[in-house]
Amino acid sequence: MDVQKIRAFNRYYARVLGVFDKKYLGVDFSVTEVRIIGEIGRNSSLTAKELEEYLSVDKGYMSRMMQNLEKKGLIERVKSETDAREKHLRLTEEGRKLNEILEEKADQRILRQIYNINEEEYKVLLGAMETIEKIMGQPMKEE
Amino acid sequence: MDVQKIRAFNRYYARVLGVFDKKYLGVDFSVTEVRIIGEIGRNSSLTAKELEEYLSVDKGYMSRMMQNLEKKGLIERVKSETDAREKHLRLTEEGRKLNEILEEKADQRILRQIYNINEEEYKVLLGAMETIEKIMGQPMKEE
DNA sequence: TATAATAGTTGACAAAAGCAACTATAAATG
DNA sequence: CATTTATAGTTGCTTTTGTCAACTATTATA
Repeated sequence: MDVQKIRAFNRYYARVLGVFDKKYLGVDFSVTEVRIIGEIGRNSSLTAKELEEYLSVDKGYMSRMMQNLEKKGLIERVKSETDAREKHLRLTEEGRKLNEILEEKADQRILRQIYNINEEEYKVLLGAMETIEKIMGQPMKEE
Repeated sequence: MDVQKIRAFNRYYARVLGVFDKKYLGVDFSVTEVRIIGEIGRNSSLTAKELEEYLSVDKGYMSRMMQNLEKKGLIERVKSETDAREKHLRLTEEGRKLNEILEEKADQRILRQIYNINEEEYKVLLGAMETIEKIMGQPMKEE
């Protein structure tokens, strides 16, 4: 099976995402922080551990980012009742507001990327995305 | 037009690529260096400027990476005949060898990701990728 | 109960990236 | 053609991001 075309697509999409990534316009949060905020916003009661694995980030680094986001008043960490080692993460009110703004920006960005496609193409595009996710399956764990 | 599904796919594919990215197994080059080597391998006579734009990398940083790769004997930079400001980049023999190894690793990685799909699914997957690229078009330039 | 595993923290450090000022060439403009 | 402006690349300096290993507290396992 020849993977060259998949490789080419990966390069292409890395660029698409790369452009989305850089310049989270006027917001002084790193790409990873933004992803973290997004994930917590989407799934309250995540733990740092889960985020580490999900985003493949070192746990030391993750720990510090958590402290940072907490200090900035964007998230809070509540010790789990069932396991005192872990802390559940959730957005504060301020965090939620920020998250909404970020979401809005991300949406706008995509709309600009696809501003000239029509309804039909849009449907086809979504279909293609679903197809890829279904066939490729879960991202592999490292090694 | 609701972009939530596109956003979800972007998150998904970011993870797919993220995993592919990290751990360029046993090779002591950064993700960006690997991308650079790949691009030069694919397109001889690129200039640093073009690479900067293509990969959205700071030119100072790019300059240093070039020096590094040159020092490691992987690329050479030849002053353009038509414009003495720019230098064309190409892989040395050693660079080509490295590139082959990296390509091979990347291929293997993908094969492992899709090891259990059949010919039919494979075709559908490629079709979906082409579709996305065709409909989404070129990655936007920043701002 | 003793041993091992797990979630998270911390310190020390290294790698990656960004910014601004600079050099040299080339292009544009009067 | 002389002067201004733009461009490719370099360099010094700084910040951000990420890694690694050792550590604490808690939970699971033998």
